[in-house]
Amino acid sequence: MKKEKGQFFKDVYEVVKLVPYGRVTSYGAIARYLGASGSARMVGWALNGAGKYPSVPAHRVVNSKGILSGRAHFGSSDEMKNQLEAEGVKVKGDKITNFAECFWDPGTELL
DNA sequence: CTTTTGACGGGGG
DNA sequence: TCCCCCGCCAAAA
Repeated sequence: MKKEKGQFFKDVYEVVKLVPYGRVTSYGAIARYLGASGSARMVGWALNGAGKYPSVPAHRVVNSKGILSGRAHFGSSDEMKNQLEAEGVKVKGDKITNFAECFWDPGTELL
């Protein structure tokens, strides 16, 4: 059992993979769940490496405003939006219109 | 080793 | 309501 230096990254991936189909979560919610509340940036930075992990539905992670802030990191600008809409998430431009309906907080609902 | 970055969040103007 | 600034902390250069 060895401690890997990217432990934070790993934790983020695990939580993101727990996001149910048709649901989304925010960077801050994940950060808070990991005990890194306030360090939401770390979650975003961690997801920067999530592209190497196809099991990590990074497209289900948006900022607190329900905006697809990370869409630019996907293959295409519409990739993230496309996948969210495919799961029943209503996306208008770069924002989730039914954000409150599909929002999933790991520290609240997963608990 | 130091410095910059980075897909955020919240507060203030 | 929109725009700007600060704080958070780990990873990469």
